[in-house]
Amino acid sequence: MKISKTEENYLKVIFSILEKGKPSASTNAISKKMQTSAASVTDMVKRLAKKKLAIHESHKGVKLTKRGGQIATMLLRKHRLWEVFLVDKLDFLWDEVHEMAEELEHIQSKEMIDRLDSFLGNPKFDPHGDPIPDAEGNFATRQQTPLNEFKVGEKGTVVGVRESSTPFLQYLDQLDLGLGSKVEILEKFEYDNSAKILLNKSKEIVITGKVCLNLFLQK
Amino acid sequence: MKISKTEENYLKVIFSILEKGKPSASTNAISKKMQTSAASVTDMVKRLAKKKLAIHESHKGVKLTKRGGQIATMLLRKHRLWEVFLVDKLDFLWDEVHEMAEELEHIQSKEMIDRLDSFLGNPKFDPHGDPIPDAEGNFATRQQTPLNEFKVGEKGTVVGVRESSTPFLQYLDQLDLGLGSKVEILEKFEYDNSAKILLNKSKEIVITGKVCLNLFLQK
DNA sequence: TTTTATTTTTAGGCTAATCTAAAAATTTAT
DNA sequence: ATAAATTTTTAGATTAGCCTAAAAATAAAA
Ligand SMILES: [Mn+2]
Ligand SMILES: [Mn+2]
Ligand SMILES: [Mn+2]
Ligand SMILES: [Mn+2]
Repeated sequence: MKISKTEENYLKVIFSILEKGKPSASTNAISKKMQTSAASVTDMVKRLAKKKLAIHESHKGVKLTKRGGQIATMLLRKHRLWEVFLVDKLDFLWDEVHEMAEELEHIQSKEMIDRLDSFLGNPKFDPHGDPIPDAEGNFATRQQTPLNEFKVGEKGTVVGVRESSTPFLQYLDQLDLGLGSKVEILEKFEYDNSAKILLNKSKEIVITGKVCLNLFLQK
Repeated sequence: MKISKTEENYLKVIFSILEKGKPSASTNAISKKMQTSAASVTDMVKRLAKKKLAIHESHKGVKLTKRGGQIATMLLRKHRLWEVFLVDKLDFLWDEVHEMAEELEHIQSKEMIDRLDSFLGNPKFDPHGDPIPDAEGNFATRQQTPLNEFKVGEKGTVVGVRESSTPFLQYLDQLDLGLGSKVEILEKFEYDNSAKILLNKSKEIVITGKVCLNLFLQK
């Protein structure tokens, strides 16, 4: 039984919703992420259920079966490895690779992706700091804290971004802020959650609360 | 106006038929290569014509417009560059890469393919000896002769294969015969077009007329 | 606890890409 | 030149994936 590209994209979206701790993914949440109507989602969710990739209880959202979760995980593996390839080997910037990886992830060949993995030196994280599952589906873990939870005086290194939309990444580029940047909290402004930070021991900048929320650091 | 993967595959097939000198591609020839019914071909050919990618005269076959030909050429460029990547970087064998390239060729990004090209060192030929069009669509040319046209005593180097089906390529692997192999014709047997050759100045083998027809050599 | 708002599902339709069977056109053979 | 064979097109259906509008179910508010 083969899985279409569309079905794969749905599996990934459902997986990403469940990953955030939700007990099940709602029709509306899926339709928002997939940019399709709620009716189309109901349609597709039924098809995924029929293929034993998802479990659907009417009006109660959808979960993934073990197999559905495995497929989603392998899609993330492929997506992230291709992103590493595009950045490390073809010199793309981290904000340019998402769309291409969105297509490349659907190429079917376990052997190819395992070889790509070793060609790239078995990276554990993608260009946005997201963990790359290994061939068995195990994610690397790492202790990381969103910048907004840091206190004044604390220091850390940027290791990931919560959101990797092009505008956000380009804004970070503008600030000269990326994975590996050293950050020290100089001041925190409670009334709007913005903060003044010392970047790479050299530049003082002010960043908004939204940016603080979207940056993951290692202490 | 965007072109579907299916439309792209049809364009490639039509291009490959026209490339062999035919003035137009017949419905049957296309249906054979596409593994679809003749009725489906008629359908698709009309759609390609409506999109100005092909010219269709009822019962008289189909040709490609300039734009149709350009798209087919870029597909060959992508297909062949990915094949080089798979063989040179991921260490696949020449008989293992076709199916993967068949999918990879549909990834849309001019920038990506141009960068891949330079990452690979701007190769002029793919792992089967087929020429790789450059970014402007120009094919490298090379004087090459099918082995069956060689006379006894003549020598040459294998530079390409007419057909790159897995069984044929694996058979060549078995014979220790690949791109770069040195060949000298020792005897030709007219009655079945087979020949005895000296391979790499060391091994005498007999090959059938079919094999002779499918090997291209440079004198 | 009704009423109202929101979410989800159903009903009915559309397009791309495919199929089989039958009709029409063209080519080949007699 | 007519008949037979082959090729191509048309007709009519099917499936995946999508849509809008309406109905049904659930959640929130009064
Ligand atoms: Mn995708
Ligand atoms: Mn990523
Ligand atoms: Mn293809
Ligand atoms: Mn090739």
